[in-house]
Amino acid sequence: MSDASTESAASSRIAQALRDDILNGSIAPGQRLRQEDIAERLGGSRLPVREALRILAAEGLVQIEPNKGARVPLLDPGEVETLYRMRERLEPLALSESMANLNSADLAEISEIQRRIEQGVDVTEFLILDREFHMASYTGCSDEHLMLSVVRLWNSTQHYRRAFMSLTGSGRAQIVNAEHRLLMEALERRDTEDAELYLLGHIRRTRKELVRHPEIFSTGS
Amino acid sequence: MSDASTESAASSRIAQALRDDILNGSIAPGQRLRQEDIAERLGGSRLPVREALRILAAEGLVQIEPNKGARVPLLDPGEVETLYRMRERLEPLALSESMANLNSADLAEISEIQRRIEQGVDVTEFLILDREFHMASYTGCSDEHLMLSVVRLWNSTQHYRRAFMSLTGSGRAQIVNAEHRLLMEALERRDTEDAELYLLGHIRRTRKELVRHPEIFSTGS
DNA sequence: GTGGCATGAATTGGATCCAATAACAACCTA
DNA sequence: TAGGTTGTTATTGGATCCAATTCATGCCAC
Repeated sequence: MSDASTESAASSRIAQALRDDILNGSIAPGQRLRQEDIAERLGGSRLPVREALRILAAEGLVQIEPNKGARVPLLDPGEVETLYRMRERLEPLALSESMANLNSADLAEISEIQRRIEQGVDVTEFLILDREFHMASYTGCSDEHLMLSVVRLWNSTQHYRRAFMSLTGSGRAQIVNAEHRLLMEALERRDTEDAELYLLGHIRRTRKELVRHPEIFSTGS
Repeated sequence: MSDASTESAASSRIAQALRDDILNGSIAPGQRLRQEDIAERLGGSRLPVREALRILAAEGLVQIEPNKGARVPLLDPGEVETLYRMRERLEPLALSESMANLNSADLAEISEIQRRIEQGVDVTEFLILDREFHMASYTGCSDEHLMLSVVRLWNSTQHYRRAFMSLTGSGRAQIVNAEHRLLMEALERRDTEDAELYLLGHIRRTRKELVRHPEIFSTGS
């Protein structure tokens, strides 16, 4: 997302462009990604495009079938539910690994993000800020494997989060804000146990709400 | 491992060969993987090798640095500990998702694997059978994301499991067998709660033993 | 009219060649 | 003699061309 470094390579640049397009909804689940189209649209030949698709496949953003090309995964309700159950188990771990390393500046940053969430109500903006809020709480976690897994889970479910938000509007905003505030308070108290529990509850409630809205998964096109 | 299907493609074939070499220890952590060497050794040009390395990077078996090539990740004790903590959280979930779909034939298969474990004591054979035992208990879990994550965790820690086993011999075999038997009994009772708990304890105990042997992580070469 | 089959176009997979970047070594200078 | 610098070499990244596979269209037989 905010990986400012151009990474130098063209394949990384293409991967970043595709990643943005997928995460912000410009490319919908189920849509096929033809190598030549991407090469023409983003510049470069098909070769770096192929590498970019492999990179994105590693992040769970596309799936590659041999001789059939790449497409954005189209998930069913059961898959998304399982992804959320994985989040319920992994993110409290990431939070506990992070908490010991969070300084007051980090906590202030988290507070600032939450403050902005409680002001702006735009769906697109909320999706970005909510993600920033949680990721900020994990900044103290230095383990790359764990954080990569967490990012993968957020990436894979991003589209359905947006579909849910677009459907229900910001009706549940108060509940989310309350949960975030409880979490922040536990962070400031340095209470790992409470923080993990609040986070678990936050993700679990979201999962249950998602499951309650199967219309999110109807293929729009 | 037992992915019998040749997958047809050359990149998949090369990936499989490299995967085997890494998992069985022929290629050690920290070792660099030059594209041309691999291409020459396994046949084919450098291009499918590059794709194979991307595939393996997605599985956590190699890490790619831009313009610097690929190498097998060399983990420190803290990273392996976190990977085990991730296992402790994810594998009980995979088991619970699996249990409802396990039929008596699956249970018999698991029993048979455990029977063989209790006979053969060779380190190499144990590593294979132990992995088969746990994977067999997850066969009822149809979720690809979850299973891919579990496989990634096993892959990333495989080398250190082998180093640990080679170091300590099969002294702890009785404990492992007892844990496996408790797990099997819970599976047969269809007691998800107990099964998850036994599995958690099994992984957690292994983690603590690994952490107690930092000499595993000394770079041999 | 429908099902199966063959032929065509479209798309992905692979090989070879060329360019760019990074590691390495020898050299020059202080 | 030590440190920095520059030139060389080895290795990865990218572009173009060709082969193999897949999908769709249309044809023919029944």
